[in-house]
Amino acid sequence: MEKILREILLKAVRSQESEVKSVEIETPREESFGDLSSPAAMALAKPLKKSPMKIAEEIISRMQDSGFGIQDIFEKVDIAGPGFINFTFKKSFLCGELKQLIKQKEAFLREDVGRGKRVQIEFVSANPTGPLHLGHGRGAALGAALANLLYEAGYKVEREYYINDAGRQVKLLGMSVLAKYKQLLGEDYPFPEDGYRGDYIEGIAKDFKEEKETPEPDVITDFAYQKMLDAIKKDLEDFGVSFDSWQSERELYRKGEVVQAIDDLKAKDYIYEKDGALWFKATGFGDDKDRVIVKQDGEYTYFAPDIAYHRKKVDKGFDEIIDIWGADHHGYIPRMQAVIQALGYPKENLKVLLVQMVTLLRGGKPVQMSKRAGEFITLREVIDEIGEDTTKFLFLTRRSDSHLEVDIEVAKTQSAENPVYYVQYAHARICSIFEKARQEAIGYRQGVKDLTDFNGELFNDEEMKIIKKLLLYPMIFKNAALAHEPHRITFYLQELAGMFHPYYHRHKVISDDMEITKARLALCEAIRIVLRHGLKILGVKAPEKM
RNA sequence: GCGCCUGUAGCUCAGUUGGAUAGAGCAACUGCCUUCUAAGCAGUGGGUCAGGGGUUCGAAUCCCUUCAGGCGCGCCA
Repeated sequence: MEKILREILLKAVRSQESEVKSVEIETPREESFGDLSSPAAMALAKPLKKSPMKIAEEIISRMQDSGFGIQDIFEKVDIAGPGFINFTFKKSFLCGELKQLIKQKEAFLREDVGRGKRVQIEFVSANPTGPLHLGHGRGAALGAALANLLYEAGYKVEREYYINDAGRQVKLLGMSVLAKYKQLLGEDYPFPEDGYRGDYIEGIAKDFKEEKETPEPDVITDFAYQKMLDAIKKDLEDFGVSFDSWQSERELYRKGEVVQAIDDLKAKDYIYEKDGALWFKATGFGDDKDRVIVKQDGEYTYFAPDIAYHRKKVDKGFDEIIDIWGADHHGYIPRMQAVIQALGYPKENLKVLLVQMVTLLRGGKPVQMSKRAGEFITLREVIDEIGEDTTKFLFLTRRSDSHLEVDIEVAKTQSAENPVYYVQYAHARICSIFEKARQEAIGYRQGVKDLTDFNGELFNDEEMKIIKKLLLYPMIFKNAALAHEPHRITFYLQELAGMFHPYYHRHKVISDDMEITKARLALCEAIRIVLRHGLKILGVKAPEKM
């Protein structure tokens, strides 16, 4: 319903002020103000040098002549407060929309804002040197939900995981496992100073021993990181998060892409030598300082393969590249965007979404997260304790750039009261209504044709409110996609469930009155369609029974 | 010192990109299962939107400033 209003309003406004690009539409705080509302007249007051009230009147009168047949759409259009235009829709129009929703299902809910644009989302990308911890889980939940959201919004989405399998950290993992392995054989072998000390190191060392590989550093390093990567993949799989592409850092080296990328920048004169090192002129693109690519000792910095990696992303022809990083890497953004620009693209092509820190508590006490010290709360531990759906919901009921505090003990005790069940329960309840309807052989079961066959005049006020809420979903969905904010869907679903449960409690859907039953079944079906779609985006199951 | 993020109910967080009288969940208390699922429903209480100044028709939202917390500022990854 927002879509049609937007068309009508935009046309009316443009006929008055042709340069207007868009109009704002919002849901009024106060129900009595109408179903949707626009502050457009107030926004235009200044440029047009007229009073908002006058502009609002003109907009309304232009709407009458717009040829949209607005008398069939709106019950009421009025001006209120400092110049809001408030719109109240006709019941018959809303019921028509409801029928469309039921008929078209998800197609009715989506809006194609992506128009086939290709977007790559890179997320998690944790070093394969230890199990995923809860912070990675947050990135995983966000990345997966964002990918679903953009996919539903008409983008072609690729999900990628970047594997840091070439650097010092992986070697350190290998050395740690090697030391453990030697110790298992009873040898007195020194553990690397900064080595990884988690229990999993010993597990890998034991596996290595059993599989009787030759204990050479390279062999053991590869063995260890492969094991670790497998474990990460398993964690992600159990979290219900999947990837389309796994980009290995080593492969970038092996295929010579690192050298190529640097040569590229050299050719464009963005590389220079100083103090025996090779530098990238990041300051030319707004970064604070220039950045070293090759160190004095001839080794590449971490930045070098990252340049190659992002060049590769750009070369793949994505219209938009999204990196999801932990907020502790925020200082890295200007330098990466400098690279994008040096390669000849606008820096907007790379969007970095920062996921803020997850502070972990156990019974009120902060848990120091350190992979090397081996103390941290793993994603797996949390999934095992409270379930993947609850864990995802935990992350997706927050904006990604807000700091998040998770007390693992509290999370466990509260998981039974988690809002995720509230939403899922609404879905399950509707399913059992339909199950009962099926058992009582109510005629809806022939399918869609029958479900849209209802008399909308039978809906009471409470039902109309729910219908309006349902018809708002496409707007919420669209805005969530544009803002890259899946959490908006989460909150909407809670609100919708919060309307359904009381309704369910007050009214029997299936009754002796066949006409009312048909109308209510239609309403339930529509709610179910929306709940399913929203939950699908969040990556949360929509169970039929609970 | 510089930069980024955050500060909203006891706790955890939303707040439609500047809109109308500030919103949920949890926690607390009181009721409700012979019904399509009580993982539910009905009700009660709870606020200096960190403080101060500014911008304008209008600010939790934008700007300045102070305070508090977190995170960065390597030829580490």
